Amino acid sequence: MKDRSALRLATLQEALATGGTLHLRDAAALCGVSEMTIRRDLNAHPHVISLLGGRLVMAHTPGVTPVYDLSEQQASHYQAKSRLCQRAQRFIEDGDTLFVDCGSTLMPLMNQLSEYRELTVITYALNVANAVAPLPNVRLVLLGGLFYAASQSFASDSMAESIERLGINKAFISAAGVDMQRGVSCFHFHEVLPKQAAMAAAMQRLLVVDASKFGVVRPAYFASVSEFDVVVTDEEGAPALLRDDHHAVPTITAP
Amino acid sequence: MKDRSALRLATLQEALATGGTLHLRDAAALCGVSEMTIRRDLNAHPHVISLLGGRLVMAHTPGVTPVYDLSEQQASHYQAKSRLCQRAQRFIEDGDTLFVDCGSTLMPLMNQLSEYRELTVITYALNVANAVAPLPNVRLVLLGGLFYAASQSFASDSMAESIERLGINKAFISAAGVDMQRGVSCFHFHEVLPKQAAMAAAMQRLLVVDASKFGVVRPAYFASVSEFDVVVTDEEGAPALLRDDHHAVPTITAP
DNA sequence: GTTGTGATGTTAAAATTATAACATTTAGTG
DNA sequence: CACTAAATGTTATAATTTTAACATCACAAC
Repeated sequence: MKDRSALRLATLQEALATGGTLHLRDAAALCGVSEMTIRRDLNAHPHVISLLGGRLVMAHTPGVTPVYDLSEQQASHYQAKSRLCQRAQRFIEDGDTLFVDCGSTLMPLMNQLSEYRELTVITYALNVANAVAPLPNVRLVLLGGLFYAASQSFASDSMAESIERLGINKAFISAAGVDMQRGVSCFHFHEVLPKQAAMAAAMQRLLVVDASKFGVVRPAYFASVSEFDVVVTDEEGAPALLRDDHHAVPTITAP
Repeated sequence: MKDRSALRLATLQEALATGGTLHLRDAAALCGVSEMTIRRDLNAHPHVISLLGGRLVMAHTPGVTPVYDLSEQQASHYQAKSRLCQRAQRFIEDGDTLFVDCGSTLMPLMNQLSEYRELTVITYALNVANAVAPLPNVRLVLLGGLFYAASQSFASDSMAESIERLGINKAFISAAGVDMQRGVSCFHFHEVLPKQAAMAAAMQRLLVVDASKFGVVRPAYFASVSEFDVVVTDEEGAPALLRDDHHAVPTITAP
């Protein structure tokens, strides 16, 4: 009778497919068996679903019990981006209407928006939308279109036009490359028009990039550095890279 | 000293960036404070990191789906909806362009789309988009706008117009109420125009509802039963409820 | 039918986690 | 330096989850 167990596992996997959690008692009800049976099922297949404090969650890495691993943490640049976003956050005021660019750079910023009383976030990125959607204090406007998985963002012919009609207070733009001569660039061409439209529509333009992006050139240029009102970056040396003889862009680096 | 709290949050986020979990006591040690302080930190920012049975987990996997607790109403009807969707799936053919309505009814259907070679999914629902976004074989078009948390969907003035321009093969529509006399209804008025536009643009219209919706009336009517080409439902008695003297709507109930 | 075996259910005790109340420390201010 | 308020720590208690042991049920083989 191991069919039954497998069937229940499949049911639960499906229920958890959206990435949520499921209470053990609900899982038992869902499968029409006792909680103990669910426990035994999960114990037999620890790599599929894990049980944390009475709630079922999808096991992220097959074959590995979810445990904190210190070596893995170095691999991610999350802390650098998190610091960067703490600086960028200073520019956000209650009531603002923010345009938020796609990419992972600005994600930590989204996690800090619950502190405000009321905000509006406009974006064309799915990950940004997901981060903001649960927040009751944030009005979310997602610009839709065809989905591009590589950048987790949408593109459509009419997007630039839609953005122009919006009242944007501050535009938070990220980039994959920043070069004083060549300009600011990203990987995907479909991001160019939305970025440009947002910059045109916004009252304040902020470029948020970590220092590793300086001197780097990527396929799609979308602006020159001087078009930004503020550059938020993370290292002391970076401002020097930004300076040229013609323009002075206010740059924020201090913690 | 709310800086400290933010700093700890960032540290913990970094530790969890790889998607693992962290025991509360390790988190406390990592930050050099007591467990109680970590608890308070997390309580203040419930959307960043959640505490499940004494372990910290990222509230949402980076770039993927938000935490979505379907414990209450959703779990109870999930099995019914899953069966329902197995029937609805018969109407999907490789290469189809599908319009997928918002709500939880059609979610199980989304989890079965990986079987096909190539599909296009058009939707205005965030949960549908999230379910489909990871699938490499599905082209996703999300119709954006202002986000409504209650239905996890977007609304905009131009959405109906956008839908009309799309080539939709089959429209999968869900509803909160189906009444032979009064018609088919949903909770939220902003869903009416997208549903109607999709039905107008589609070559085939499928109404997918579990039997509990029959005889129920909700605030926003959007169609009459006879406008659908197929009704997919889950109980034997349901077809009788659908029948009247003037129209015969093909109804699918068999497993 | 009986019987055996594996799966499932139930119960009580042990371990763990959550909460609340109060004590203590720390940082900022006059 | 003293004072205040906020942040943090400590403790006891309540609630929940986990484990283990045993009871019961379902189904197949005889």
